[in-house]
Amino acid sequence: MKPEWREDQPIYRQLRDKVAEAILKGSLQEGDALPSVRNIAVEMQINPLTASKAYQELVAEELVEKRRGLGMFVIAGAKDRLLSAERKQFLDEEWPTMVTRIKSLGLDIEELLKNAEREGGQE
Amino acid sequence: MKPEWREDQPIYRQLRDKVAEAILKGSLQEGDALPSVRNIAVEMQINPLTASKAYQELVAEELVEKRRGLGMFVIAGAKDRLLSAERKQFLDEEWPTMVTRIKSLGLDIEELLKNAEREGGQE
Amino acid sequence: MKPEWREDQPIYRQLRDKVAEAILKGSLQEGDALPSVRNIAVEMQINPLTASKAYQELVAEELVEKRRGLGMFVIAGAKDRLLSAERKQFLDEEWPTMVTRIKSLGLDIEELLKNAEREGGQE
Amino acid sequence: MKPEWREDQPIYRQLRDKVAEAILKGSLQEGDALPSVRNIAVEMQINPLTASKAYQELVAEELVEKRRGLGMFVIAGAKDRLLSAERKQFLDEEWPTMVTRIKSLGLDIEELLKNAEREGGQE
DNA sequence: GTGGTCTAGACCACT
DNA sequence: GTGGTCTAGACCACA
Repeated sequence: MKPEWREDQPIYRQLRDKVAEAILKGSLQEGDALPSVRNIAVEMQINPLTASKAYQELVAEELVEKRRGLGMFVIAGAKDRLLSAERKQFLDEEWPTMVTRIKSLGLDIEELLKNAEREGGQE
Repeated sequence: MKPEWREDQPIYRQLRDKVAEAILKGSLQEGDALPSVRNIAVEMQINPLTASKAYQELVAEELVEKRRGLGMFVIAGAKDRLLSAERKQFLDEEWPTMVTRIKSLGLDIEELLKNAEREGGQE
Repeated sequence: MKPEWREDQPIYRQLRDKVAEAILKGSLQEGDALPSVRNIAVEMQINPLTASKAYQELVAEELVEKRRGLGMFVIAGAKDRLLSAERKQFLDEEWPTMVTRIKSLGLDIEELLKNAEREGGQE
Repeated sequence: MKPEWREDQPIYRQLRDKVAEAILKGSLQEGDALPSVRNIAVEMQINPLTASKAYQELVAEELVEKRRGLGMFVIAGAKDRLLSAERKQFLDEEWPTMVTRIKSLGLDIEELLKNAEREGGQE
C-alpha cells in the first residue's frame, strides 16, 4: 500500500481521516491498538511528527486514547460517536450546501441517482 | 449584510464564487458592471488586494472583462460557459465524492435527493 | 525580559499560560493583536514552531482568533470566559485537592492565612 | 477499587504518593509490610516495573526499607519524617503558588479556608 | 508581513 | 518498546 497524499489538505489531516475511516469500516475495532507513531510514519513515508499530529487530533476528538508507554488505542464507543458526529456534520452542513449547488446548476435528480448507482458497485 | 468567511478556502476564492453564483442566478446579468474593487472591498470588509485577486480569477476564467477606465463587466455568454463548466466539475468530481461519503455514512441517497426536491422547490 | 522556562511543563504550555495571564491581567485587551509568531519566538528565544503551538492552543480554547494574513487577535469576551473557566477548574478540582492536602498535613488555617498575607503585598 | 491515573504525573509517582498518604493517615503503620510488587501491580493494573519504581522512590526517601527475602516495610519514624518534609514542601512551594493563583482569580482566601474548615471537619 | 506545514534529527520520560 | 517535545531550516498560501 503506497500512500498518496492529496494537496488540498495537510497530510496529518488526511492521516486522521484514514484512521477515522478505518474505525467506521471496522478494520480498527474498539480497543485495538493503532500502529505506533514510528511505524506508521515509516509505512506512510512521512515524518513521525506529522504522524503524531494526526494521532493527537484523534485524541482531542476522543476517538483514541493514549496509554502511557504502551501506545494509542481506539476508545470504546468511538465508532458510534464518530458515526453520529459525521452524520450530523453531513446533514447540517455538507448536504444543504450540496443541495443549493445542485439547484443552482439546474441538475436533474434522476440523472444524479443513476449516476450514483453506476459508480456505486462497491460498498 | 455582514459577510462571513469560511476557513476552508481563501477569501478571494470565496468572493469569486459569490460573483459566479450571482451570474448563475441572474442577479448579475451579462454586460453588467461589477462593483469596483474598492467598493466591494469596503462592503466585504476585506483588503482591496484580496478583492482584486478574486476579480483576476474571474478574468482568467473569461467570465469577466476589464474595460480600461470603466471597470469590470460580465462577458456575453458568461452564464452559459459557467453553467457547463461547473456542471462538468460537479458531475466529474464533486458528486462522486459526495456519493462515496453518503454511502460510508450509511445514508440513503435516494431519500436525501427526494427530500431535497420536495422541500425547497425553489431556493 | 529574559524568559525562563520551567522544566515541569512544555514551553508551549507555559507560553500559552503567559498569554492567558496577560488577558486576565488586562495587559492584552480584547481585540488586541498578539505578537507575531516570529517575533515572540525571537523574544522568548524559542523555535517559531513552539510558539505557534502555544497560539494554536489558544485558538482551540477560543481565546484567540486567527485573521488570515493578519495575525492572531484576542477574541471579544475572552477575558470573561477565561476567568469563569479557570475559576471552575480551580473550585472543582484544585482547591478540593488542596484542602485534602492541608488536612492530611494537619496544618493550621490561621497560620496559612498569615502566610498568605505576608507574601501578598502586591495585587 | 479501580485505580484511575491522572495524566499530569507518571503513574509511579502517583503510586508513591498513595503509599505516602497511607503512611500519613496511619492506614500503613510503621513496621507494616507493603503489598508485594507483584500484588500491587495486579491490583492497580499496572506494569510490575512501574510499581517497583514507586517502591524504589520510597526507599530512596528512606520511608521504606527492603528486607531481603521478606519484602518492603515502613521504616520507624517514617511518618514524622514524611510529615515534616511534606509540610516544608507545602509551605515553601505549593502554598505560595496557590496563593498567587487564588489572587489572580480574584477569589477570597480567607473565605475559602473558613469554608474548608467548616465543611469537612474530617475528610 | 502573517500563520501553516513538513522534514530531519535529537533528547526525554514513561512502561 | 511507547509518545512528547524541541530545534533548525525550508517552503507555501494568504492578505
